[in-house]
Amino acid sequence: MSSQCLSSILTSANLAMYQTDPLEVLPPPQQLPSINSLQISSLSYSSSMSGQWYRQVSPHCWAAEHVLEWISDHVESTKVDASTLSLALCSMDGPALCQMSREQLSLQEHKTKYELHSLSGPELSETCQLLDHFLDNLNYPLLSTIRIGQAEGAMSKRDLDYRDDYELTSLSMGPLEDLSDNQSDSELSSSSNSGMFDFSSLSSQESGESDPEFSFPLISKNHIKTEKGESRLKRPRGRPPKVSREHSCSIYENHKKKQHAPRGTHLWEFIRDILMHPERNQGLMKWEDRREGVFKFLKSEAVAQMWGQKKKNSSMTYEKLSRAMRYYYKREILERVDGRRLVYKFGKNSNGWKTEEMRMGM
DNA sequence: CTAGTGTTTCCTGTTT
DNA sequence: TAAACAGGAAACACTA
Repeated sequence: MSSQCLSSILTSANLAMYQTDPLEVLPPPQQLPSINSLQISSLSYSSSMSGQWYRQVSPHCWAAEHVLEWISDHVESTKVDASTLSLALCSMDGPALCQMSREQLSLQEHKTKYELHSLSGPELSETCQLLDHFLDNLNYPLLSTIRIGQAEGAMSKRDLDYRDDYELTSLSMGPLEDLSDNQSDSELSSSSNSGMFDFSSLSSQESGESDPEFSFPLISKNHIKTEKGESRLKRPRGRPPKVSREHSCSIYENHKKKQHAPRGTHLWEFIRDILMHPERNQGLMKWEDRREGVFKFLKSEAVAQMWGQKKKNSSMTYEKLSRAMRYYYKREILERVDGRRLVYKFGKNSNGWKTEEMRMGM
């Protein structure tokens, strides 16, 4: 995934999706890059996202967390390398953001890159921790999506392969590399982290031309026919392997390597804690039968997002969370509740959800 | 270093 | 028809 400088993100056409955007108060740039296919796909993705409540408010009135969420949404929707973003932006409020020119935004980013590269190991680590702490303290639904750059940086060749195929099938891809089989991971890795976004690569897309040599998708042995007669890639079963991060430049990677999952943070404990603390529940889950330990997901995707936030995984879904829940049946941490959707029951190997009265047998 | 654990990711097929 | 459920397979992060 190519890195883009912040200014290019902010000035690109995908901003049109925002009802309210600080850049609307800025003068139009001399030359705008055209929207590319990935931006189109991310636009549709972002448009479907809910919870971008800051859009309802004038940017001049945004607090720092509004600005951060706005940045986070851009990071997510444009797949920018989050390491290229300025930490100073994270503490900027709406009025300050509106006062910045495009040039300043661009310079700010260059400055950030220089600052990060000149930091010593401990300083960098501390900076990451501060940012992490700040992000962790933001309340749901403000997700810490600024880390998406790391996830995208770690995206494997296969991920790109299939993702492009799924999301961009009907779009003209322009000079996108053929990722089928002949490019090594290291090549991909280095090219995907080559720094600034290359606008020249968009030239043929702007004019609607597409080099036939790079036409996409390619029909190969890995393609299968769908019911509708379309051809798509057949993805191998199982979790796709991650690409080596040797060449990645994300500032968050050092941090993640030494990040150990603390004990007591298992999924079932997370679920239990939501149920046990109504003040944190916000209608996400409820007890169906308190005494029997039967509970129900009321906002399944929201719970999944919270779980993902806790695990620093912005792509968590209820589908994935529920798979992990189903593994608990065998371990008797959960018991099956047949015929009732979104309903689970704590099993004999779970603990901590019973009240004092229940433990006393009352 | 290795094996094990607890997910996470993706899939196909089934049920509601 | 969509959402949820079921469970196989494989990968990953981390622990012991």
